[in-house]
Amino acid sequence: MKPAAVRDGGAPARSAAADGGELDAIFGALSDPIRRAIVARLTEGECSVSQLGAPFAVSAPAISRHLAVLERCGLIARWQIGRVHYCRLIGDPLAQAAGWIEQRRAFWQGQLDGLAAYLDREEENSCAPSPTRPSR
Amino acid sequence: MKPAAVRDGGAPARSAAADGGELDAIFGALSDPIRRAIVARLTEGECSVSQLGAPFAVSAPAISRHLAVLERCGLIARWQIGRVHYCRLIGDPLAQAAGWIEQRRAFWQGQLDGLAAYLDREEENSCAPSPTRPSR
DNA sequence: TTCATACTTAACTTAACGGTTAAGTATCGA
DNA sequence: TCGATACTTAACCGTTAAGTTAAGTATGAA
Repeated sequence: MKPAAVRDGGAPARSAAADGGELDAIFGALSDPIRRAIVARLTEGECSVSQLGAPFAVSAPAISRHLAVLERCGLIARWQIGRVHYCRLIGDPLAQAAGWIEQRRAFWQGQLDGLAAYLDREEENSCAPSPTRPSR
Repeated sequence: MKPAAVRDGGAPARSAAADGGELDAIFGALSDPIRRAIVARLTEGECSVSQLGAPFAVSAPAISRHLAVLERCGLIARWQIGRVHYCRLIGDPLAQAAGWIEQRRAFWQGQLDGLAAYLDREEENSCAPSPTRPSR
């Protein structure tokens, strides 16, 4: 699983929180199931590229390019020891993505409260909402 | 054609871990800046389609299709009153996306601590022969 | 030197995406 | 009934994305 020492080798360039363009790339990267699985796996520790690709039924070049996508948006760092290439996860872009969603939390938090009430009475809803306020 | 069944309380499914396919669509939807802006705007309240599209320099059909993407992954609901079509945000998919990231938080939370230490040292990228040096 | 390993890059195919214009459907107002 | 308004759907186009196989690069070992 981890042939290399897990010891921290230092963080790479941390991305300064820049605007939307980065979020495009980060959310785009997370929209692929293979890349999400890779990210999930890397939360357990650094890993070689071949081990990273082993669970998936795609070719090595495909994995390599998924990693390039993840690297391009700052989600992972890659380095090489001998002929083995390793990856590690970088948390910052994940925090950025979570941050964007969290900033909208005020809304859906309230809505989830509404959902609780909704589940409470288990009402059936009508099909005709009102103009500016369908129903609550 | 599609009545777009207005679910006004919020989304139904509480079986949180609806699998990857949905996350593909949700993250994919959020990877576009116009769609993110639409979502952001809808956190302030429901809105007509034309008002929703007004800030963007794209045609109405383009907006309509962005809304279709958001609707398909459950992020919004649409309904019609007279000739005006309205949208409202549904929090559940946002919570789902945030939930996926949060489940990885244990990792990057720890790493941000490491980042602090890193910023502390902030020296040149070390000729340290550490086996896990993320440089090229 | 020579071969095997571990990846990446190149070239290509196919499918999806985002935009457009044009046409269609419904509703409102005169 | 006729026309304007508010959108959606259809058809098309150029770009991007994901997959493939084949070739290239670099390292380790024989």
